Amino acid sequence: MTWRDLMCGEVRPEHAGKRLVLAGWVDTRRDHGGLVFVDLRDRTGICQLVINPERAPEAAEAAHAVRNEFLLRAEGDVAPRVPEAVNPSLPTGEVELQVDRLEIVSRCPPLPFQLDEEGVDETLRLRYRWLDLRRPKMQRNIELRARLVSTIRRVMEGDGFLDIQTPLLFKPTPEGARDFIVPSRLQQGRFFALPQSPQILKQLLVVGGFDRYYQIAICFRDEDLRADRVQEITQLDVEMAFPDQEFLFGLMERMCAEVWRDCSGEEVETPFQRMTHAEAQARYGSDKPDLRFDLPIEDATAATRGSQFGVFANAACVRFLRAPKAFSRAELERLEAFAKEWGAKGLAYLVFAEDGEVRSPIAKFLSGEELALFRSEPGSTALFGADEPAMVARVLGALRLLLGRELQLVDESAWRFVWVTDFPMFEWDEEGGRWKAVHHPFTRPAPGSEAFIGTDPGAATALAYDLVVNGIEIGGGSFRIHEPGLQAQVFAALELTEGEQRRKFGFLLEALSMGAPPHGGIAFGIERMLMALCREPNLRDMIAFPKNQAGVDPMSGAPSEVEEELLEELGIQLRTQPE
RNA sequence: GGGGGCGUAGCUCAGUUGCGGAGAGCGCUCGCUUGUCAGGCGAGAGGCCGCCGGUUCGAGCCCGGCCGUCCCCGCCA
Repeated sequence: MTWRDLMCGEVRPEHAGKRLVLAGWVDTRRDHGGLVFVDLRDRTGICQLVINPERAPEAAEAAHAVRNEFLLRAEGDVAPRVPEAVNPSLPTGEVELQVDRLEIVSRCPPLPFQLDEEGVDETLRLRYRWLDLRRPKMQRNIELRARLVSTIRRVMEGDGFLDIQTPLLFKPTPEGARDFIVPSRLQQGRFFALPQSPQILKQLLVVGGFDRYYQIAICFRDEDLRADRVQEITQLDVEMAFPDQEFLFGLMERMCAEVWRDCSGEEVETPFQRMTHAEAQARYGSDKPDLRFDLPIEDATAATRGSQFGVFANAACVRFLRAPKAFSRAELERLEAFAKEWGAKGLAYLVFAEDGEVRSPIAKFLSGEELALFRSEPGSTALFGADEPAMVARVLGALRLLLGRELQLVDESAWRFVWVTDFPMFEWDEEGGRWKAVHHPFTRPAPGSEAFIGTDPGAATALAYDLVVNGIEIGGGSFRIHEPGLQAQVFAALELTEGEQRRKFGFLLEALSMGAPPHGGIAFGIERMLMALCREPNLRDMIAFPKNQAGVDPMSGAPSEVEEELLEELGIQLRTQPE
């Protein structure tokens, strides 16, 4: 006995007259009392079964008992449908299976939610993920994920990159995200950490002579979650010796182009646009600019130095957006409230009404030259940010995205890739009162920036880059430091004492001292790429079994308590009892 | 750690200013139906209105707390 000869979605007119066995889930049943129609579904699609009591009385009997999501095995003859009965919305719509034998393989109770309904509560979907995964959208996402990984492997291996696995039980990472830790039974009181990325290990692989490495690596970061952030992610991790930025960018562009072609059928243009981090911040208020719409931030700092409007004259930086709409008072109040949520003190504006009138409480303070600079076409509004440059970028960047969305400026069919380059090496950490690495502590300073490391860390630029598509950061990387002396300088700027350096990174510094080649690489978030490809805002839908925002798996209930004996073996005593 | 939204039938939701009993669509159950594909027609079952407390003669609705969940800020080299 065969379970099936063909997949449900594969039945075509050319099979007419053939005897076939199909197996699948009941998508819908239409019971006419006599004739029964069943849409049989599997991963590939749907095929209509016709059960006629005159042809197969036993099958008809069984068909009346069939319910949604029963698993059936049906044996019969493929027949062309009469012209009136053809369903053009199905690829299999010209044929149907005239059933002789119908077997109920597995039964199913009424479902906790309807598989054909959108907007079902996510907890419920995750609780019954095995049902949720049957939905066409999830089938597509998971298939797309497999195809994407397959394409990546093909491209990387085509260029001589070697797939090498690195351990999941490793060492805590100072700096960076919070680590997930794993207690060691054999070394009581000590802990492994799950890797936030294989960063150090991939550098050591290159030092070890594997000059082109890649891995589809699982990475763990114990931080709070978001729609586009989970604790357990998958990365394409890449590292190479003797890196050349043009080669690396070219390779990654080719990888993306192949992935997009294989996964969406669309051609993306290469090479990708490039933009410095400084320009991204100034013109788009973001390090991951969404270039699917224009609306750049314009600078007015120089023009407002002598302004009669004190807020402008005294601000370190004045910039503005020209929104293509003359906003009403109420709308401006809402925009101001939005700006304040992002840290602005207020939101100055000039409304250029359709009738040519300028409406603004600040217009009377502005000089002719200032007004001339801000002047925009009738039916628009200039919206100002005046503050420290970082705050202006933050506020206007957020406002730009809001306007892009609400005024429907976004070209929803576009793929706008952009490399963001020349990131700063360090940023000041207010909380910790010290400098922090923007990328990571192994990032190479740009030529000429080495001198700033000890003297003016904020001025040092890094050989670090991100790849952004449609405002989503999908990848990022850098060239690394291969000189132990330079690495020690960077650690010193991060205020790691020599003792800490030795204890935490001694093995890396030692490796760098033993003939380390120049090296560099990049990592891509697999789920982020899929999110972009699917144009879906929820990263969890790119994962077969994700956890919810609280880090809980509603299906299995993980994380769960462990037996007291296990804790004892590990030498662990709980300070807090689970609720 | 903080802010916001949501929580009413299995699912998605509606429930005006607090007093007439808690409703719709889908799903489910039963019956009828031989060309449907959102099948049709008829009948029916199904509710600690998230939980606890308060205000009130009276709470699904007002107030407070808690829980769950989603979104955002912080955080995420």
